[in-house]
Amino acid sequence: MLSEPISTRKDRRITARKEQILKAAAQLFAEKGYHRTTTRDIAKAADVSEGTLYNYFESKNDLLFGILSTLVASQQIDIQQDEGLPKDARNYLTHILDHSKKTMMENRTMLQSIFSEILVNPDLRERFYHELVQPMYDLVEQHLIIRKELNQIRQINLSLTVRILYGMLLGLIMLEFIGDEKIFMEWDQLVQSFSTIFFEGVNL
Amino acid sequence: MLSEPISTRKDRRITARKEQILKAAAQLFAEKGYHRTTTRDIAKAADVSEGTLYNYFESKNDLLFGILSTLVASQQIDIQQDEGLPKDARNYLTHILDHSKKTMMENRTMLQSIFSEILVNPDLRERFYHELVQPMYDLVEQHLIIRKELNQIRQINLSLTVRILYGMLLGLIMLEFIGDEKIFMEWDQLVQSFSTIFFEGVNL
Amino acid sequence: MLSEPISTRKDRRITARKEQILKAAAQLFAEKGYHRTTTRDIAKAADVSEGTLYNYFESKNDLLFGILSTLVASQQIDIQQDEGLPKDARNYLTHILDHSKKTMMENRTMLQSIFSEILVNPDLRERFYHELVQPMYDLVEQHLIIRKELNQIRQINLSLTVRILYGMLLGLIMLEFIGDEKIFMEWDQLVQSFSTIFFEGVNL
Amino acid sequence: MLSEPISTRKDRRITARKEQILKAAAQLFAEKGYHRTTTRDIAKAADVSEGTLYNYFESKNDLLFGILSTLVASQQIDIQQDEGLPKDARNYLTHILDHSKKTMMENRTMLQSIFSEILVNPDLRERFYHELVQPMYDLVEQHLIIRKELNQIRQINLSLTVRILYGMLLGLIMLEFIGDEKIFMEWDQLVQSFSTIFFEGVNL
DNA sequence: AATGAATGAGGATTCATTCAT
DNA sequence: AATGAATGAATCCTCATTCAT
Repeated sequence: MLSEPISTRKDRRITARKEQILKAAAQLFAEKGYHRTTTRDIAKAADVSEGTLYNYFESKNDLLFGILSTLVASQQIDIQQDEGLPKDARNYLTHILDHSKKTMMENRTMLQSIFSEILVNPDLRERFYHELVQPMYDLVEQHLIIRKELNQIRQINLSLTVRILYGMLLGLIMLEFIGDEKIFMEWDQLVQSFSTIFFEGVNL
Repeated sequence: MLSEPISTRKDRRITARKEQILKAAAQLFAEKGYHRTTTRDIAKAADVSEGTLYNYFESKNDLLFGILSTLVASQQIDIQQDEGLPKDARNYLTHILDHSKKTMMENRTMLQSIFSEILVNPDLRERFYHELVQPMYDLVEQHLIIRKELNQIRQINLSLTVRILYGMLLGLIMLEFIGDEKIFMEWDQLVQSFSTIFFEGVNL
Repeated sequence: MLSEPISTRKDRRITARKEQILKAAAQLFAEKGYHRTTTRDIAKAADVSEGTLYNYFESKNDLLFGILSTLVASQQIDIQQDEGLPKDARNYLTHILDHSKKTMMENRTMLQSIFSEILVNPDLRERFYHELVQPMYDLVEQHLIIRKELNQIRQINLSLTVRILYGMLLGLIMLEFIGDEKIFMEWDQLVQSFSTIFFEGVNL
Repeated sequence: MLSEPISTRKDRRITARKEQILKAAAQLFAEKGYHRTTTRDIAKAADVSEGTLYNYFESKNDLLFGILSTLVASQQIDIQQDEGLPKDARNYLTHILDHSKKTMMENRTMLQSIFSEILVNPDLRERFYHELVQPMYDLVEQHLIIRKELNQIRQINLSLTVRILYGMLLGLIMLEFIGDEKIFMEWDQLVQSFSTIFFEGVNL
């Protein structure tokens, strides 16, 4: 058995190449934005020729979709692993916020590069909404439904609560991207503050 | 006194022209994004020639700053009018969220056009942060300090709470921009849900 | 009356510019062919910038259509002036062949530049056929019908005879373009030979 | 003797491969033109890899010459077989026109693919003229000389008459390529009309 | 002050050719 | 001999900016 099936090796090479290119693209998109990044920049950063880019991606725009797909795949893995989570609601919220932040930090450039185009690229926006936002809405709503059935939380509109939670997370990331260093620096305390508010309210 | 000083009339004409151009630019930036909008597009939409754009603004980039300035001015008026607000904390929160939403809807195109560039335009980002975000942080934090001194709210980190509040608002707007129609359609209920959570927590 | 209507002056300037560009393009297309000619070449030859080309023509392809349009216009003038021609059939044929050759020499580059693309550009081909070939078919057929009614020519299929005549002319030009110098050098004698054949046949 | 010399088998395989590639190239050149056809297109149509093309032909341009060579070879066979032709001049003309049309139909794609480049490719043009046109000129002129010596035809310039004949044929094919369907549909009648004109003239 | 034609640098994409496997 | 991924020069077209009128 001298070698594994050729197709597998080839597939792996293709996948590796794609990753190499996407990583370079995401880095640059995050730094300078999609439009200020040239295909030449990307090729240089990925250490391939411009022509090679087009052997792996149909167009510059396709790179964005490739980045989004990577994010989607990464989130799907997260969602699938979402079993055996803390039974305690507060621990669960803490866990999910920490994990989200961690994931986002790991995929920071990808996320930032997508955000920079999402408002002005209808196709990208739609895919982002349906493939990233809605699945997360659904996941969190399922959890809330269970908590509610367990009488752990009060009578509130769950689908709106989901939006409040996800919106807050998204907004905090945006603020961090915009330059608010405090958010990630004091993340642990922020999570504690938020948990307290979320479960007990600010009222004395 | 047949006429006011010429300079004033002239100034008014210049201001009107600038507004006319900025409005057209904001509309287009919001629709297609900064980079996909050409100066020719803007000139056509503003019903002037391309050359005229450059009599009023130094560059295309300068239009973005003009839009931001308009937003800043609008927020400053809001902040200055922030007197005699409901003494009741919950009413105040409701009021401020409603007002923010209303303002954002009014300035929707401006906001959206700025957002589309904010992550990739360092100068814009910095001005946005210092002239729009930080003043709002400060304003809300002042309010929270007062509430705290009045013993209306519990012992929490206020500057982080401010970020939570503002982040949530920003995130909800982003989600709406991205295509979540529920957020503005069920805004009143969302505000109620959030107020309940914020003051009383979800715990039973 | 200091000046003529502005529109006229402007129109003239636009027309002149278009001609200047088309002439340069035709020259280069004829020399090197459409595909081997770059927009940069054309701009340089026309002494304008590349950008200016696109102020006057939508695309490189549009230049071809512009050249064709010029040829069509030129032929239409010819057709309109086709009155009071020699009553004698042989004189008429001689006249029309000479005139065609003269016109073709004048428009040589335009013709050659169109020919170089006509077989591989369906739109161009169709316009060429309907706007140049068919009108000429019709014109010549009308003449033949009259000659036939006057009993000057024998009973033959006229629409095919038209094709024979036009085909021969086209073929001779092609041969000349391909490098047969004899055709234009001995044109007068060629016309005499052909007239003799056409009217009297080669049979003794 | 189990097998013929290896070199022969090899040669035959190489020749077959070349034909396979040339046929695919000719088809595509005829459809889309030389420049709009990519080597990738050709490789796909010939069911080989792009690299293999270059094992059999030096360059894309070389394919054109290969096609031309095939046409030349085909015409040489025709010319060599040009013995024992009808002694009657009119039958001979009819025969040669029919045969030419038949050959051209058989080699239609090759012919069309060459024509699409002939005006703009000096090397190709020259080879076409010397290897295809001139031999045909010479052949036909020889025939005319014999007819003349037999006093079958009148005193006309033979080398010009050859050009008239060949030009007409070429022109008719061009017109057919350009879209005149009548030419091939009514070919028999066209040949009859032309023969009548050529031998007897249109005069009554 | 207003115009809009002219500019030309810049950028996404294509494609003939090469060469390591 | 066959492959097809890699190459990078070449090209069409766009668009922010300028400036003569």
